[in-house]
Amino acid sequence: MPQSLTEVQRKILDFLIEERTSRGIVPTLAEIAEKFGYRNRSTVQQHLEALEKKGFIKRNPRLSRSIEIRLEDKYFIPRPVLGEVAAGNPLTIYPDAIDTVELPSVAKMPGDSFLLRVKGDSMKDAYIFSGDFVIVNPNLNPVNGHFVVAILDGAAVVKRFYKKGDQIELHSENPDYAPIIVDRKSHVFKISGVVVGVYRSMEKKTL
Amino acid sequence: MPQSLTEVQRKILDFLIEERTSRGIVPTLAEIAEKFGYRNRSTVQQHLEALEKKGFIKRNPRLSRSIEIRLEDKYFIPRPVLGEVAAGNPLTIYPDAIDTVELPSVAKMPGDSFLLRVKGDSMKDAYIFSGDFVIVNPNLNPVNGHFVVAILDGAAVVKRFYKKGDQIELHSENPDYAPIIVDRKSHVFKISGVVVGVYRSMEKKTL
DNA sequence: AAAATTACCATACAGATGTATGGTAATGTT
DNA sequence: AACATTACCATACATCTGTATGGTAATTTT
Repeated sequence: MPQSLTEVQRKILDFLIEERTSRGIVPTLAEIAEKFGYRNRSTVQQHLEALEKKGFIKRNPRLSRSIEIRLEDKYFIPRPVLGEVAAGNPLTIYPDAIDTVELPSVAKMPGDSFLLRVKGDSMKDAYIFSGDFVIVNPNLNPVNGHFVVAILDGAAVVKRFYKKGDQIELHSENPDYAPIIVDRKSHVFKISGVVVGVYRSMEKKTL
Repeated sequence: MPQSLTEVQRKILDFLIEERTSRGIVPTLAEIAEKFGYRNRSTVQQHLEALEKKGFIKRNPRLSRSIEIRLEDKYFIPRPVLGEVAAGNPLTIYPDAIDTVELPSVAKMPGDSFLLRVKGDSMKDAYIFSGDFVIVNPNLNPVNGHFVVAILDGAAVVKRFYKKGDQIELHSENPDYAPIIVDRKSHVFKISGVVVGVYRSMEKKTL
């Protein structure tokens, strides 16, 4: 039962996870202090004590960079979820990460990649099913035929990307849905990133 | 262009990856030395120098636990591949890890989990397709309905597991293949582990 | 109003850590 | 036969690292 974190504690925990994801190593107290502008390591020390008491991390006495992130005992790490995606009928997407939900830590990703849980069966012809997670890299330029996550009217959709001159076509796999055609410079839509992978957990469901 | 590693260097690199995967932190020189029975850290030091010169890792001067594993720049880490699996018609499986291939580091796994690349379409009814990777945890006890990897006559297959009394039934998803029924104590087969996830890379193929 | 919590600073210290340097032995290569 | 590579050991050292202890100030809870 994860207790609630204070603002500072959550930021430090996020930093730990981020560093471990992007650099592969957990920062030292000194590095955390530097990151947050603390003049002293003992400030960090006390935040870490709080995080440990609340069960989010485990510290190993006298070992450097030995902070273990406890959320991973279940093979999960918290990652920002931007919302759920439907391929056909857009669902609501939240403007910012609404919550830090436990999601599978899938593949090695750039620190700012994110996961989206797919809802609905409109991607089934692309072998992506309801409940699957798509891994989205926001730093790639989409190529024709790639699956992208697009924000349309504040809702996120997964579509196949095609650029034709000044127009961008977003195709569904399911032929029941007509392609969406928008101007490249349109402000009503935005490509959030390219789908680089799909992950499906089999641990619970029998399918 | 990764240069070849010596036996010891490869073992140390594997250890680095394993520790990072299972503990979340890279070991110190002292820990590596202890693991391999070295009486001195400088032995490790020199192996790490070799690994760095060959481009497999990057060391950050004077920072503890700061070894970065360079293979991950491409979001890949080497993992032993035991072979390819077919769900219907068993393929050859290699008795030991035949190679250390660059495979996506998928999900957080126990250090001894492994990946198998699925071949053939006999699992398609379970939404697992040719080219997908199944993530296998060898330390779980299969429950009825779970997908398991079984070794039958030296070949690996992915099947759905059902225990009925003293018999174990291995069902294919594809009804064209008849279930395999074996005695629980049979020596001709062995359950290698439980499929805990499926990963599919989307980066290259347009599908 | 008193007490607890949160957020920060400073100083001190033992021991862990990476690194430098020099050496031995076995094996393979030219 | 000379050289290079691999694999290991030992000693030494600056400094990084986690930890202990004590203190101030602001905010929240009781």
